[in-house]
Amino acid sequence: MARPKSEDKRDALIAAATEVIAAQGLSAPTAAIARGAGVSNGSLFTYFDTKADLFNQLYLELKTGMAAATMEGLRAEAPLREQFSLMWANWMRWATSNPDKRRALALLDGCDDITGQTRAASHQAMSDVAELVEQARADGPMRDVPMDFVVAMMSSLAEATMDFMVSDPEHADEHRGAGFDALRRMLGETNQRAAFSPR
Amino acid sequence: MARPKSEDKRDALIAAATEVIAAQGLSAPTAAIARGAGVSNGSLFTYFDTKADLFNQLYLELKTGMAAATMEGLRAEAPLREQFSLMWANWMRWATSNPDKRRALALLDGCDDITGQTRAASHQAMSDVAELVEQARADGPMRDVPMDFVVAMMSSLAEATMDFMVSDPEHADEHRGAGFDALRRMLGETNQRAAFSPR
Amino acid sequence: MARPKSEDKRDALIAAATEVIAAQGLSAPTAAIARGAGVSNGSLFTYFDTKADLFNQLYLELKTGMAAATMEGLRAEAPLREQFSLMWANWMRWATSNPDKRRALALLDGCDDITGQTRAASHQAMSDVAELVEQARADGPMRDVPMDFVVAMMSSLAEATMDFMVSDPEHADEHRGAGFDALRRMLGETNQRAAFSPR
Amino acid sequence: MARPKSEDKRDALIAAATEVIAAQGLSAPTAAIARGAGVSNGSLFTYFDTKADLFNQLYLELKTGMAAATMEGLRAEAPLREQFSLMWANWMRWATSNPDKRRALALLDGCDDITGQTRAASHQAMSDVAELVEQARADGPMRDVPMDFVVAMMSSLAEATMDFMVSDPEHADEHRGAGFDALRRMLGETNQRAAFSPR
DNA sequence: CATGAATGAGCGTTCATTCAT
DNA sequence: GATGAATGAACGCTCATTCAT
Repeated sequence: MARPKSEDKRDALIAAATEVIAAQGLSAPTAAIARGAGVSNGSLFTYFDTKADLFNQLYLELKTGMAAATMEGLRAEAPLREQFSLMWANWMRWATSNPDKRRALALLDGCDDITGQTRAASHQAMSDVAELVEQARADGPMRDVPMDFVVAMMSSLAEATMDFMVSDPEHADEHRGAGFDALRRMLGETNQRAAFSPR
Repeated sequence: MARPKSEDKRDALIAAATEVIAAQGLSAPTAAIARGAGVSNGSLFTYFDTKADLFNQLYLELKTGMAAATMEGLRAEAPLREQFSLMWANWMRWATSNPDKRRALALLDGCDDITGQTRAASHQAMSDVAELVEQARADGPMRDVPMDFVVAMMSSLAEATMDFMVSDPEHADEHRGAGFDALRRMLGETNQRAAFSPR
Repeated sequence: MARPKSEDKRDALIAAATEVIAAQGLSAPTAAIARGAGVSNGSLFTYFDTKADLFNQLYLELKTGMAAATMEGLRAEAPLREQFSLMWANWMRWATSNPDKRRALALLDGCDDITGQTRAASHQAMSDVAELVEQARADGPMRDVPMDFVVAMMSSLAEATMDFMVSDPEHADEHRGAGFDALRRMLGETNQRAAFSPR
Repeated sequence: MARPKSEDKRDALIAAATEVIAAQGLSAPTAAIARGAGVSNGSLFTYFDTKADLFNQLYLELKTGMAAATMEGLRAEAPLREQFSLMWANWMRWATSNPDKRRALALLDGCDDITGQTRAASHQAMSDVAELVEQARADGPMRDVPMDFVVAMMSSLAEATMDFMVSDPEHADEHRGAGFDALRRMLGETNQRAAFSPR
């Protein structure tokens, strides 16, 4: 059971779960997910012990995927400002390109089935992002605010920005920029200023 | 006119729904809500046509209550900065004093049963808050960002702040302050600075 | 309770029951019937102890009304053949003019709630009709068949005829005639022949 | 292919439905039917999508079975009169031997859940019977009456006859005969007479 | 007596999970 | 391991009937 026969089937189930949950909500029947994956309803339970188990694995996978997409292409040597900006762009792109994943993730986030353990692991997945934020707020006005709180605020601004980018795609770029500027202001513009006037 | 529909009973149902939903989620049985209100399961449906109807009415009531609590005691003549600060304090107090209402509201917000109409009405309920924000960002850096977006960002920061105040009550005051400062910075500190150095 | 206050209300309930049952079947809510009568749902039960009681009274009333309409204008002195023919015409007219009553009656007929007593009384209501048939079959081939059976057969032919008159109104007259002729043939044409060639 | 859907179980459900409906009417709980078939209530819905679906399939099956029983042992080469007489005997035997089926069929017939499609198919099932009637009325007095009407009349006489055979079993044979004679008279005795006096 | 809110048993259907094949 | 039939608890909602007003 540690390594079920077909990794493919597991992935198909995860993918189908994303779609179906995005479309029908968390109360979507497991049978619908199985069908979406081209698998019998019984088989779902050889890959996931429980619907809740599926939810937890899916949650973690989506969050990890999001984090990875967000950090994609970041070079540690690049100036902080550049890294930060790229991170935001990546994040927004992930959100707009993967509306199903985003919706499923949001639904799962507000769901009692998600274990503390899973939440902790998902937290872990965001550690690179957190580290970047850590640097960004380093000696700004939020220097004494708990990192988790800072990350939570940033995430919440990100979500709000995504919502507007999605609901008003004509001005998606402007919204992305407005969200980013708001974030920078919130964190304190020290690093930005530094970036602007190096010397 | 026979036994009239009792406002008390309706209120009891609304209150019970808040509690039960906070505790068990949106899939809580209507029978549990009725029991919580000390009423037969059938009676619930003389006050609400449908579970979804109950959800909509509850959502609106919670949101309206939240908005009212948030604006309580604000004097229009007072300096903007003072009003803004009091609003934030009110809001946070409502959230920490009414965790059930907050959780129920959050769950309902992500629920397909909530009508567009209901959402529109709930939007309306927040109009006073929005107006205050309108003034606060007036000639700051967000002056060209759509109001809805500004409000959404503020709300998202508020939610994040509430989460930390609740989960770490020892430092609730500091979190509240940190959230408020972050908000001010995001909106641009023009008005604050003005308030500080009137000279 | 023997004489409820308003005979009008009772009649309104009976009329509404006919309509509603014709439209929705026997499972129609009593509340719908009350509403149709412009009366509160509770009031229905001051006029009828029970839904089954309403059904019984309605059944009897419909059957009695049908029988009366069927015998309307028959002169006992008129030739049997003429009476018989008029009866048939009356019966068919009643059916085509009162489709709701007919449908309600049919539904009630196949319903377990109708008491043996009620059925006996309704039988009684048809006694005039039965008597006419009694004469018609007097010395024909059915002279030894139990009257009830003869009446039942006639009624069943009548129902079949009504069905076709209603479903194919363009040829209603022909269907009525065909049904009548079939009935006469079944009963034996002695009396008719006698009527035709008296001498 | 996993446990295949068992024909036995389906048949048990159909049989149980017949019994239960005959006993309790169409409002019989699906759970009662399932119990009668020795099956869980949920299982009923793997064999029938809906209570209405069960009703439709049952209706068709009963009607088809009745038609088959009615035509059983008829030899097309035999004289019409003999065929006709055997058909009637078969039909009456089916009715008296299967009172539950008959009652269930009657209830279903007056039920809105039965589709037009189902009715059409059930019509089809009676086509052999209809054909026989077609010949019987061929050049008699009903030669110009629509076949459906003729069949409907015959069926209605059959039902009346069955009622009396069942309710007065002591004279079942006489009733059967009386019904048959009535039918022959209705159709016109030409063919019979021809059969009697071939010369 | 009229009204309509209150009651609670009851029903059709769904669905996570199990297990025979 | 894969399949999908089997299971039965659970749920939203209805409705005949009662009873407070």
